[in-house]
Parts: sequence; C-alpha cells; structure tokens
Amino acid sequence: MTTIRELARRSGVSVATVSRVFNTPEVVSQHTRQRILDLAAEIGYLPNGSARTLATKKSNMVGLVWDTDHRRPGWRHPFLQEILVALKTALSAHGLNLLMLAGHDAAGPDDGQRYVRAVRQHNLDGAVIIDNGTRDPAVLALVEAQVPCVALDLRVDGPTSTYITSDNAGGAALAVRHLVERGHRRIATITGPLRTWPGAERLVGFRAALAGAGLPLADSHVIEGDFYLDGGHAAMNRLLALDDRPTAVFVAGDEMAVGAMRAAQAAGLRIPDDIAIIGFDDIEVAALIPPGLSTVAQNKPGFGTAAAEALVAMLHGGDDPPKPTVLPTTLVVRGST
Amino acid sequence: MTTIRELARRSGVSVATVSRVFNTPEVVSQHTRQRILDLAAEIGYLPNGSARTLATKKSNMVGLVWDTDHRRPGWRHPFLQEILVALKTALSAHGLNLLMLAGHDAAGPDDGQRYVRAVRQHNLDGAVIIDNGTRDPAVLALVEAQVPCVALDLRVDGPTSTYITSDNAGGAALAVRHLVERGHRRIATITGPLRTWPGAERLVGFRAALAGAGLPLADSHVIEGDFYLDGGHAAMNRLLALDDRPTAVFVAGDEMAVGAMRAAQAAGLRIPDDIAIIGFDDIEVAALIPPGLSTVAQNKPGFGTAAAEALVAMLHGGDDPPKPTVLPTTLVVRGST
DNA sequence: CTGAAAGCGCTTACAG
DNA sequence: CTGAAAGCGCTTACAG
Repeated sequence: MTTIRELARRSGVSVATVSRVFNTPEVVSQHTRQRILDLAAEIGYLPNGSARTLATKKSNMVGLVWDTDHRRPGWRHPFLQEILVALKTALSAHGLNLLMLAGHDAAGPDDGQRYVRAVRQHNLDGAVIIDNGTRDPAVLALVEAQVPCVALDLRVDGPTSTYITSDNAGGAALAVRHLVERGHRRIATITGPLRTWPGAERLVGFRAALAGAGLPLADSHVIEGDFYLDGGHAAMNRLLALDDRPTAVFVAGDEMAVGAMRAAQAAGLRIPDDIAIIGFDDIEVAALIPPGLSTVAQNKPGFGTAAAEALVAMLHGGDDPPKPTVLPTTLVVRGST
Repeated sequence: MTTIRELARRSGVSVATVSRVFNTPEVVSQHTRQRILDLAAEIGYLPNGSARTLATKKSNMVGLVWDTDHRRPGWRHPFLQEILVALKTALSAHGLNLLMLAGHDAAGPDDGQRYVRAVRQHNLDGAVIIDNGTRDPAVLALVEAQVPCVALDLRVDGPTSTYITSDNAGGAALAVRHLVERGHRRIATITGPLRTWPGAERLVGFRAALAGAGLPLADSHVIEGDFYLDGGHAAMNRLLALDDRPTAVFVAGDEMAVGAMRAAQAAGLRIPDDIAIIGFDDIEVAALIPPGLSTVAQNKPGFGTAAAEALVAMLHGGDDPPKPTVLPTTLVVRGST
C-alpha cells in the first residue's frame, strides 16, 4: 500500500501538491502534474478512500435500500436485475458505488433508524430506495433525516428526496383502451395492493379510462390483489364465480396475471375467446406462457438510469430536488387479448 | 454528528475508554461501560466507519463482483435475486455490508486490475464473485492479489479463495436416471457453455450416468448451448433434424430448456410423449409453462449462505481457505418428462 | 481498569 | 503554483 506521503517523497513535492493533482488538477502546473501522474501509475498509487472520506465527509457511496417483505420473504421484484444493472452502470459513470444496506434480517435492533444509522456510519452520500410495499418507517426516517434519496415506485416528499415511477395511470388506460377496441364492455380489474403507489395509480387510470369510454364498472369487478401469483389466481376465481362475469380483465401485475390465466384455464375457459387478460410489467414469462400475455411494459432500465441521474443532480445540484420522473409505458399485445 | 470526543467529554472519561467500550468491552469496568453505553444511546453516538477503517484497515465491507456479460447485456442470472437476499442476510449477521463493484461499463480504464483497485481503495475485507462465464482477467487478478474471495460457480484456486457450486455432475446424473426409468434409451443433451464450470460438469455427469446405465451416446446427441433461451431453441432444432432423433433431452439450463420446449412444440411434437425434456436450475417459469418443466433444482439461497459462511471463515479463520462447498441438487418432476 | 499520545492517509484553508 | 500545518474521528500499543 503506497501512500500519498511516499508518492510525494518520490516526486520531490509536498503531499499537498500530490493531493491537488487528484482533486484540483487545474491548479497545479502542467509539468509537475504530469510527473506525479506518471509516478503514481508506475508505483500503483491509489488514494485511500477511507482517509478521503474522513477528511471530506463524502464517500462516493450511495446506499441501496432493498428489503424483502419479511411477511412474504419469497417475493421477488418483477425486474430487480434490470434495475440493478442500469443503476450500477449509471452511478459508476459518476464515480459512485452502491452499498447494499441490510434490512430487517440484520443482527441488532430492527428499529426505525437503521437506515439512517447506516448512512451516518458509512458517510453515504445518498440512498436509492426500492419500495417493497411495507411502508417501512425506517425508509421514511431516511427521508426525514434529509438524506438525499430517490425512491422507486414510492412517493416520497421532502427537500432532499424525489422519486421515479412509471406512468401507471396512463399504462392502465392503455390497457383499457386496447380491451375496448377489442370489443369488450364488461371489464374487470385485479389491482395491486392499494397502499402501494403503483397499485393505487393503476386503479385510478383504469377507472378513468373506463369512464372515458362510457363504460360502467360494477363494484364486484374490482378486486384488490397483492402482486403475487397465488393472489391473482384467487382473485380470478372470484371474478369467474360472478353472475355478470367480465369478458376481460386488467390485471395490474404480470405475476398476478399469470395466476389469473391459470385460474381461467383451469376453469375450462379459452383465452382470449372466453375471457381476455392483460397484465402490467412485461416480465419475461409474459412472452413464454401460452397464448402469450398481453401487457403494459415498463421501462425497466429506465428506473435505474433515472434514479442515478436524479441522485447525481441532488448531490451536485442546487437547492430543490429534481421533479419526480414519470416513465412512459407501452402496450405489448400478445395472444391473451 | 456527535463524535467519540464528545461522548468522552460527557462521560468524563478519555476517548480511549470510549473506544474500548465498543471494541473490547470486557476490558472496561462494568460500571463505566454501562454509563457510556447509556449516554451513547441517549445522544445517538455512532462510531464513524471511515475513521475506524483508516485506523484498523478493516472496513467490514465486502465487494460483490457481478458483471453482466458485455457481449450479452441482456443476460439475466437465473436466480440472482435469491442469492442476493441470502448473501446479504448472512453477511449482515456478521456485521458485513456488500459493496457492488462496477464492471466494464464503468468510467475509466477497463483493465484487469479494476477490481483489485476497488478493493484497495475501499479497504474491502474480501469479495464475492458471481461468475458470468466470461473468464474476466480482472476476476483472476483478485484471486492472485490474495484478496479473500469466494466465487460462485467458478473454480478458483489460491491461498485466499474458495468457491461454491452445485453438485452439477450429480444433478445431471439424477436427470439421466429419471429419464432412463421412464424408459428412454436414446437420450441427448444440450449443454451449457463448456468453458463454464457448470456447463462442463453437467456434461461430465451426463456422460457418466449414461455409461452407468449402459446406454450409448452419439456425438450428434451432444450440442453445446449457451444458457440462453434462443440457444436452446436452436440446439433443439438441430436435434430434431437428426435421423436418430432422441426421445429425451437433458437440457443443462432451464432457460435453454424453455427454448427447447418451444422448438419441439413448434415442430408439432407432444411433450413428453414424442419427446421428453428435463432442465436444470428450477427457475420460476419452469412451473408455469405447460406441461411444466421437469428439472434439477439448485439450492438457490444456499449459494448466498454458503458464500457468506466461507468468506467469514476466511476473514476470521486460520491459514487454509475453506474447502469448496458443493450444494446438493434435487430432482423435480413435472409434466415434461 | 484507564489515560496520553502517536498514528492511520488524506484534504484544505492559510501563507507565501 | 506550492508548502507547512491543522484537522477529519477513530484505535492501540505503552505506561501506569
């Protein structure tokens, strides 16, 4: 481990000058700068991050808050991997690294300050929050502590926070208009958990689009789901048992939609002839299960990229946090409609 | 940000004593220890991680090397999420955090030392490597630099490294024996990339089990795939074009197996009557696509847990790295066989 | 059991 | 454009 002192000695300058070469290069003379840089490469000098962080209070690390719901540990985010890739790539382009923050399962007290503590402890510059629908107080604490935060699919509000979300209402409307074009008039929905932002907004968009098309909506045609496959299955069974069974269903999540399709098929119905189904997300399976799940696609890498951009803007940027980003959605028609 | 100095002042002791309370509590008197602890909780004191790391050279952070293959950026690990959850949970139980290391796409030179550099720079205690099949020199550099490393599905060898893998050969044998029991005698395989450890080992196990059953294996019945869906599709088409078309195929990855099933169905074959297919991994879709993909299940969280344990053993442990962990696999029979 | 002091490797006003 | 010096917040022999 060669240190700045060693590099300074070898270059015949003070440590201050070496430090400047790496921090404010424009301030040191072209000649000595080059000499130091060459020598640094030669002896493999690397500034020690901890020392730097200690001196500057900036770590160039941002926390990733991604907890599994402890009540439903098996739950998988529909496209975590795509988000992670895009996020990591975009952040590293700005010299930022991602530190995964431990959640509930961690050793120690599971209190509402655990993320704030982690941020303070590691001098994190900010945090990216992936919502898991649990309304975790520890997440809100982060926002309240005025840590620069960007949340995905979770509406947070504060002087140092913003969020990224898809155009959930618009996407739902896309789905409804598609079903209407296909001639459906009795359209039901299986929603996400209404306490989540995507769950709530997709229902809003669904209702609005139905109203816009002049179609009625029976109360029994709105069933709250949970984003899980089994939940979609159960909800569909309830719809199928109805006297005024719908001819089409907007299922507000592909995972649930897969469950719903299975329920319909198990009931002996043909898709899309007896019942049409359209989902939301465009996860990989959507294309794989027959007859192919029509769906509303989200811009998956867009979440990661937008989150990184918003965070960087907050770290370098001015007083106000960036406006929330709303990513457009697109209709993907497959065999199920 | 209250510091150790502040806490010391308030408690009426030296910073050294406060430090000991958090590092070697047994060495300070019960009474003062309690007083300091109480006060610490009251004023919300947290040791500064950077200062600690600077002084001790230990960061309690481990690097996560998980690069997407830049030639195939769309590739998703079959069960990254399960690994991540288990890894994060197990590490945090030991007070370790995971820092995601930027890969190819990062700004700056994409050289073979980039992971080693990141480790030095952040004083990482070790690294967990998730193989992406690219034989990245930067990964080997990590092993050679004697950073404590545990690799998943990548055989690394060094005084500070070990690896975790499934019983790939055993799993393949499980699949073959199942097919043989079903009465198949003309069994082909679509392998993974043979440069990868799982790809190679599953073929070894396949051959051995076939030989054990006294069955012949035509060269044309071994096709090297790439773990991708399209690759499985293409490979299956080649098998179907054969004069001595197999009656069963062991496809060494579920993603490929799904592609293979589609190819068979597109060719008008019934599964499993005309051709039986068995995969490897047990990814989520396996249960979802009709008629259900029989497969060899890997212990997904086991990778994360075992990796954490191995790493912790190396960090605290003795001279020799832990022996490689080989996770057992299990047969999952569904409709495709 | 406790304290004084040196040291970890940087950065950054302050002078010059 | 450069250097000397203080400081960032800890830990840990060394004494006592």
